[in-house]
Amino acid sequence: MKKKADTVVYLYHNITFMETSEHDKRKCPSHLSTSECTKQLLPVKDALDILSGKWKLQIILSLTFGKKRFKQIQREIPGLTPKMLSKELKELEVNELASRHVYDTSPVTVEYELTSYGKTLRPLIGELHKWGSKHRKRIIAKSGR
Amino acid sequence: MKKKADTVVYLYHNITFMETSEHDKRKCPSHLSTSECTKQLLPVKDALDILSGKWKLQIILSLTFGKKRFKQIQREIPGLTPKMLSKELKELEVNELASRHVYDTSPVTVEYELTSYGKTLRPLIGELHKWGSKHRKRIIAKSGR
DNA sequence: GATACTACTTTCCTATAGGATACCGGTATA
DNA sequence: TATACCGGTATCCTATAGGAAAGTAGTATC
Repeated sequence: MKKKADTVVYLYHNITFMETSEHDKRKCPSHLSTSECTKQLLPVKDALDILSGKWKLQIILSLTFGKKRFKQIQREIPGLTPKMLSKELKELEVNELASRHVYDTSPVTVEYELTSYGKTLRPLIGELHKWGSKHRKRIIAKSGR
Repeated sequence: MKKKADTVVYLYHNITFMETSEHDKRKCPSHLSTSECTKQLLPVKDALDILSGKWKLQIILSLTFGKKRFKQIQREIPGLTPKMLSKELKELEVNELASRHVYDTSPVTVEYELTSYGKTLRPLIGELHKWGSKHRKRIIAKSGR
């Protein structure tokens, strides 16, 4: 029952929020409360949370080019402190976007790697890049030089 | 010269960062400095900035359903203070995502509307929603209902 | 024994985002 | 005259993000 309702809202959302038709002008329909409409934003916010923050994208980008060790990532990203790197890597791990491998060499070696799930972020980052590039051009053309 | 270099990096980025091939494992190539690689993240960050923040998505969603007046938006979004609404609407205006129309009725009427440019955000929000939904299911399934 | 490297953690501090509350000028309504 | 609505501002406060600097445990090198 609950599950079905969710699905309906989901589909509704996909239809109304994504299409460019004349549906644009209609109100949030009465059979959906404001909170139910807003609830549909939760997944969007989740995705944004994963990517926002000062260092997350750079770390993900760094791991895109292959396995990396802690210090290696830190060296690649100027200004990144070990505290922040540690925090962000933990978040990536919790979300299963990156994995951590410890090897008992001496001194110890720790490697971080994007998981295959982490790689599913690519189309999304691609879309962000696409829209962001257009927006950059637009804003720079307007207020720049 | 500058423009051409940008384009090259852009294409490179599209190829390397977006594909799922064996290119994954290679390093950030030597002909591109780290900073040049990182520079490619600027558009992505721009896009994230547009959408992140506590209220932006809800305001955009609200305007998706048609023109709205200031108080009307505020009433639709519980907890949103006039200060924050005012600030966010200004940002949307500056970025040309929303437009502001003043009518000299009495009392004065002010309407906000998504611009057609603002509507170009939809595919992007759609992608965020898509990835975010999958991620929600994954995380909820893992860490308990 | 001193120094250095790896992979972090801890503590303290600042800057920014956002919230609570009050207020403003203008108009209408009772 | 009092109250209420509109579309906001202004002021003050708190909470969180993030930075600087030092420290830690273990191992290796000089």
